[in-house]
Amino acid sequence: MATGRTHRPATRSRGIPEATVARLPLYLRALTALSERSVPTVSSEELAAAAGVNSAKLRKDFSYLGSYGTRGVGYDVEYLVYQISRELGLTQDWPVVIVGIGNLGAALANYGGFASRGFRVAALIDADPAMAGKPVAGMPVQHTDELERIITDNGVSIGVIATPAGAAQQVCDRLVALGVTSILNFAPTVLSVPEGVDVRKVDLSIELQILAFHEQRKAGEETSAGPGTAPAVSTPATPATPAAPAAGAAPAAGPAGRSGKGGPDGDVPAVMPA
Amino acid sequence: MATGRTHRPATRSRGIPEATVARLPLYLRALTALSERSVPTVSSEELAAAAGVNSAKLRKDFSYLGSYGTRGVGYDVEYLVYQISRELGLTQDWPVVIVGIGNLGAALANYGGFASRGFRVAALIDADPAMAGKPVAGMPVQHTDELERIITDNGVSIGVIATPAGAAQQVCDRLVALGVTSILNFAPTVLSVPEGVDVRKVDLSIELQILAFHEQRKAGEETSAGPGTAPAVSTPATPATPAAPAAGAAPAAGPAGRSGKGGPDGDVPAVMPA
DNA sequence: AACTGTGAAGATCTTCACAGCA
DNA sequence: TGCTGTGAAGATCTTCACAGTT
Repeated sequence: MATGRTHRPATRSRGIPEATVARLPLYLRALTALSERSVPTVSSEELAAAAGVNSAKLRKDFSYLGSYGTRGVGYDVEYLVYQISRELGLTQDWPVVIVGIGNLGAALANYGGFASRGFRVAALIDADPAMAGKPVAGMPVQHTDELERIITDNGVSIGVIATPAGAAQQVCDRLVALGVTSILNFAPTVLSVPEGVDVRKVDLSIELQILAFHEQRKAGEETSAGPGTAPAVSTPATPATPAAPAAGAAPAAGPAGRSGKGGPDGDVPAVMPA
Repeated sequence: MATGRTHRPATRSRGIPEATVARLPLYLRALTALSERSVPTVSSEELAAAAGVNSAKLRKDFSYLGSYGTRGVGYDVEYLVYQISRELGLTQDWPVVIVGIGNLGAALANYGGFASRGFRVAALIDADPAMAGKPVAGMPVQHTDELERIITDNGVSIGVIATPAGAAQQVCDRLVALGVTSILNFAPTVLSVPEGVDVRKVDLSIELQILAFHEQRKAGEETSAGPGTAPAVSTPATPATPAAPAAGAAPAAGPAGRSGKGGPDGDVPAVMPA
């Protein structure tokens, strides 16, 4: 789950569980697709299948919003689209700034799913003066110096950070100081923010690591059941119950082949021109 | 949480809870940073702060891996880095293919966090013949026709889909047919895969929608406590308990200003050149 | 004294299964 | 009959608080 809030832990706004909120956009997408095909109603079963969840969960989720279905029939597609949009706050306009216009920032700027959901990209910001004025997704990139004016003029409350890790906290601090209270962070860092500011993060590499974990399992199971294409899992000296993890206990071999490749980049996505 | 598995629901491989697995990469990153600063040991408190979680949770998480700490002292950084890497399967090499080399695909290809974590980008694939041969992140983009050869030759078991929504399922099916068993999906679609294949998804717009939900709440609370900069929340005819959601019950006004802007793109990220 | 490891309590989330309504 | 809405049971996750270890 490339995902996580930072403050406001158990608050559970207005009684809708977090887990439910996280699924509403899923339902909304599925419903929008149905709406475009002019389907008038759906059953919980059908909609659940389209959204990739199970139907009991979906019904329970909807029950937190109110009784918007009709027994024996299902849900009115248009009506539900509206109710969920409203619940998510998508019936209003959300100006957003994207800071850090590398490949990722550009991808975000071009992402069609934003405009169609009530999000309006108010500005693209980059610290590199050479980027200033360049058109990305049909709008000129602006320099960081413009940040204050842009945020104030547009009433921006949501910021997207797509800078390298090193710049993220600094950008975050500036955004917060200018009144931004929700941040979507793509940089691989933990941002610290004051109470009342929400941070969600999307981490490209974390998702892959979680996949690797499960993939490794599969390979293991497979091996114990029959060879197949199991990758060569080299298992160096693994103390089952290391009594004393003395300093330097890590095998000299260390994590296989780590140091190579990308220079001392470490965690920073080479996504933006500094 | 831009995140979700598809099959294998309650299996919980080898007893490590999913929630814990999802945090291991976080700890690993924090530990790597400490390691680079040559910090020899950390307490659960310090590490938890660096990873953005609470310390009891961290200790509990580590307890599933084994007793790798030293009471009264803390955890040996190098040792933990190794143990977590091993647990996540990062001590082996994971060749990965990225399909769909638009802005997003390019961003992923350039992402430094992969190479440094045992992931090796084996190939960049795009369906557009015009892309073939173009260098991205120092390697030539290859045409979809090469997929079979590439996957077989490299023993790829993890695929990344960064295509438009419309192409995603088809690409997914091909990957699965060629033996890929883990998929990281950036396209805004629900992929259906056979048993035994893991799918995780990252959805850029879902995260924003979740933020909007909370932002809306804040604005609401704020208004009831004192005006401030609350955005104009227009609340059109909202039946508190709609007795009969008859077809067409959706307000004529509908979700405010949806249709405009991006043409009939709908959900598709304008990220790839078809 | 300092800090880990972990039972147990509590919170949240999921799933079941069926009452109730159209 | 068909499908929603929901109590209740079950599963999972988080947090507390303290025993155990160095």
